[in-house]
Amino acid sequence: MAHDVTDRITLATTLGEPITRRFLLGRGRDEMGDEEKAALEAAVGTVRRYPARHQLVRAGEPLDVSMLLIEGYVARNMDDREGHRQLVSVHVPGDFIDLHAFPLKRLDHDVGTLGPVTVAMFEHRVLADLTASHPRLTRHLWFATLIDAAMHREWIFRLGRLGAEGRLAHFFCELNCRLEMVGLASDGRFELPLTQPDLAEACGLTGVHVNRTLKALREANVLLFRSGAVTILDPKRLAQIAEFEPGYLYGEHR
Amino acid sequence: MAHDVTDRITLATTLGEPITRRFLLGRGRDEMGDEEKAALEAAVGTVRRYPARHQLVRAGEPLDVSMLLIEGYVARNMDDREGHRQLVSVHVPGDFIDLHAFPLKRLDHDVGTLGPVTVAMFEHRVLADLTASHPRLTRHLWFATLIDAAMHREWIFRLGRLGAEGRLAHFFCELNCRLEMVGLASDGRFELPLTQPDLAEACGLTGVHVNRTLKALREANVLLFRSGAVTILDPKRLAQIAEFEPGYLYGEHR
DNA sequence: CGGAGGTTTGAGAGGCGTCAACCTCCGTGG
DNA sequence: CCACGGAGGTTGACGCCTCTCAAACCTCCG
Repeated sequence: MAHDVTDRITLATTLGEPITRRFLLGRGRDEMGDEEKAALEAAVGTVRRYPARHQLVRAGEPLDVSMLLIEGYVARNMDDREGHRQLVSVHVPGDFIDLHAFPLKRLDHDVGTLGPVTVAMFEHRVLADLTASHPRLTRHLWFATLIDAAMHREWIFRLGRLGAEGRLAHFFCELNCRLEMVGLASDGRFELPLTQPDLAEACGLTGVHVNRTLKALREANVLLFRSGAVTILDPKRLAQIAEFEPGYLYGEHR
Repeated sequence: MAHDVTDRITLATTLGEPITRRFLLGRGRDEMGDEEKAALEAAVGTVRRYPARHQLVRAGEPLDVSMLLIEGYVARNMDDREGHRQLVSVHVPGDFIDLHAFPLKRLDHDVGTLGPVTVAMFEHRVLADLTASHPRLTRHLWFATLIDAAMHREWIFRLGRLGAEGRLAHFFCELNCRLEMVGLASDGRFELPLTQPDLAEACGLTGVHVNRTLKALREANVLLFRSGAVTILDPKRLAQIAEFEPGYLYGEHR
């Protein structure tokens, strides 16, 4: 039901640039050997598009493929007993979305698109060959999943120790940083196809309270959030409210 | 200051059993080849003891060694600007504590002991050799760090969607499960050298409120927490309060 | 015996959730 | 062209959960 393949469009991989380009930006990955880069690019399978609000992976189902996000936004989420959703991760272009499915073989959470997306598929069979012959590349892939874990930890901190303003501010700081790394944010401006209820699900709040908190940030001339776009007016103050320190993103070379 | 090595006791590795025994319990690791198991055991460096409340790793410092927890409890934590602490992870015997430091080379958080512990050191130089020659073993180690990430996600869910009772209940459910896997809990009873303020730091609450909530759980005949020991009186009800489903621990073979 | 850290309990305040109403925007169909 | 409906945004009233501050007590250990 609503989960067939009719909405998938297989693209010719003629985008004029490597599929793995954004993945290779920052975090020392540019220093990978040419042979390794080529091997990774060669491991790309089909490239697909999905519409907004489309479920990509269901918790528990056996997986033999992992996805690299090329364009758009994806979220991972878990639901409580009454169906209230908690986002545990948001992905931006250049991220491996579910690379952890390669060792794990099934996920403990759902994965779905936010806006429309383009993803590249990596078959686990191919990844197994690749990692068997390229131990250093394996460490790079491992590293990528560890960045996710580092972001998870920061989200724990955020939910455990910050109030509503801090949580939202931190969320925007993180996204701004990550999008800057892949050239999709500059000057504190970036696109973000989220609704206020989505933000609430990311920050452990209710939609109503997110609305009030955004209003406070807006009236303090700190941040604007409107119609799918974010404008950071006062980066310093935002970072201070968020208690944000970007070290956990491992943006500079290790 | 209080961070020298005089309190380290290097043990002869003559405990009568493999250092990696508990690590190999459950999660399909028993199905590793004998050669792989032997190679992992051979990678063990020195074995050390540390007292309670001892800082093992400081955020940001360069690391060339990772630790396997043999005995005792260890926590990973981050502090906010005013010094309020948030635990992001608790480790039980058999866990690699900071294996992620192998690819990452530095951590984004602190690591410290709760009670007294025994740990085995794995030098990254040795792990590099090991993983270069054993791609399947690499995937097992990678897998181990992904379980940590899965637990992080569950903590995010817990903090984002559960109230004080649910958070504490979930914390105890998880620990009970994990300790059972390594033979350190049975019948809902296990040791846990935590104070109520520690629990507060794990659950995003204050010590005072943890106290009240534990009282409620006690008076409902659900759970006892006293002097470093936990007794689960009503496992079913506890799991229900916690909305606990242990799938994310990947306890059965994948 | 004295002190420190942990536990327990109370009183009051505040942040956030819940419920509800109304608005705008936009796609759909008559 | 307009009526309609649904989703999201905005605002108000009210209540509860959790925090803060404070004090008493308890236990362990030096």
